[in-house]
Amino acid sequence: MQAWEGDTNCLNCAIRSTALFSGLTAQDFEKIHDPVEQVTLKPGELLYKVGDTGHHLFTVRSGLIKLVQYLPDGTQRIVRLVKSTDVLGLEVLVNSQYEHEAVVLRTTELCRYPKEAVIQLSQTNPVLHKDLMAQWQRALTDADAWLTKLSTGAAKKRMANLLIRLREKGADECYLFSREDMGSILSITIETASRTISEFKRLKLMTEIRPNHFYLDIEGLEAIIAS
Amino acid sequence: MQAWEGDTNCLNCAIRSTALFSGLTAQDFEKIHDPVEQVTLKPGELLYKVGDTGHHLFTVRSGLIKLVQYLPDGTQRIVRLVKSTDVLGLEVLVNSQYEHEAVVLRTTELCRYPKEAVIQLSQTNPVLHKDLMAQWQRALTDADAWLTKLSTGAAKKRMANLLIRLREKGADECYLFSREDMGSILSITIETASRTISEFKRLKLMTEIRPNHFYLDIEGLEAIIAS
DNA sequence: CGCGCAATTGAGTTTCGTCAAAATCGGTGG
DNA sequence: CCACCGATTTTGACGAAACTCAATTGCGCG
Repeated sequence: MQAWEGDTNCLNCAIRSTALFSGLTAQDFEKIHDPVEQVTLKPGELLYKVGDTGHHLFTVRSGLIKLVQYLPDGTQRIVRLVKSTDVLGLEVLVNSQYEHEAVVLRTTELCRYPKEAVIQLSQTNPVLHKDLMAQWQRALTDADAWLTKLSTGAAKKRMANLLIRLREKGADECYLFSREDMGSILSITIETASRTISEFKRLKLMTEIRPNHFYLDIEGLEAIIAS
Repeated sequence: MQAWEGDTNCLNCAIRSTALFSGLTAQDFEKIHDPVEQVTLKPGELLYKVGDTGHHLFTVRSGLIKLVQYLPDGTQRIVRLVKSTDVLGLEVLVNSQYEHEAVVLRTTELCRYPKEAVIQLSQTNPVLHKDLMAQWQRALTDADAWLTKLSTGAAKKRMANLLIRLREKGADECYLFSREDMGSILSITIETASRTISEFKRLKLMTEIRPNHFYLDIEGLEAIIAS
């Protein structure tokens, strides 16, 4: 697929304190024979798809990835967005097959861990063991929020919730992606997504600073959500 | 709250092979000082609510429990149904607070495990460790299915998916619960829920055998879903 | 400049929510 | 046993929201 760089230096990783494996010692890393590798993927690239046999899980160093599932009638649904410090592909620890299609939305840097090493180490290293549970719970909490905030109520409320969720941390700004993706996150059509965005712009709930980059009126959006 | 019976005999538990803790040895059980207890709850009873500090997780021996979350505007949403052999309250292993309101839908038998014991044992017993991961993944897979099948598409499709999901294993029959609960599972109003059920009855997609007990035309329902 | 794709906008239809009224069910007490 | 009550469910009528189909605009790129 892509060029995976071997011999990654995990001990000196910049995001190590927040990443999975933060609790590993130098000795632990020595036990991993199959090395941790690193890769950068560009928008549109496919990391894995439903049913692929997976021997790896991943942590996201930077970027954004969508997890997609397909319905019997063919429509696709985005069930989660995976961003920096999130973990991807936990399911292979249990089932050995991926349950989603993972597609890159924004240029993404990933670290790839061999599944077997994670299983081994998680049994001897209590910190990793705890981290793993925390990551699993994080995904689950996220899934619940997805359901309550992005899949319930009027389209406007859902869109407002999505915008707030996409806000860059610190600033009241966000980048958007395609109407199609927004639709498949909120379970609405492209047209409704577009109309809702247009209306929000008209109401000054969001203002385009640069192409595809918006300032958000958080208070206004929250008023919509609470209404 | 209710009468928790102590000194439960886990080693001879009838559902032990499918339950969490199936991999525990007699010695493991001896390490649990705080004993495993058992309780039966009746419909409407509350097991825990959002934000409660939790020192226990639970396995369901029989029955049905709904996990509810509330939206900013006050409406409630059922995010999962927990049934026999499922685990409840995994989140306290990570966060020490429950993230849902757990309400009994049908008379339910539960086993209650002290959180600390589970954490300890999961670090020494690889089978429990694996079981825990499997349970977490199970909840996550369920959450994804909830999103794609019960929260996407037309009300009829969602209802058809719900009916099929409620089917008793083996038979093409199911019990229903209140229209209000169905609405808050599918994110539709009670009226729409009622109308959809009425229409399904008219189309013979479901037939009432006994009060609140229906035979399902699975093929017909699946045709609706795929349409 | 013009091509292709995505986004927007419009018009008409369907679905779903809202409000209100009627029907049904279960339990209680006469 | 039956009448009555409250709660739930069902049904109807109407309006609002969202979907569909179609046309137009806007934008990036060769």
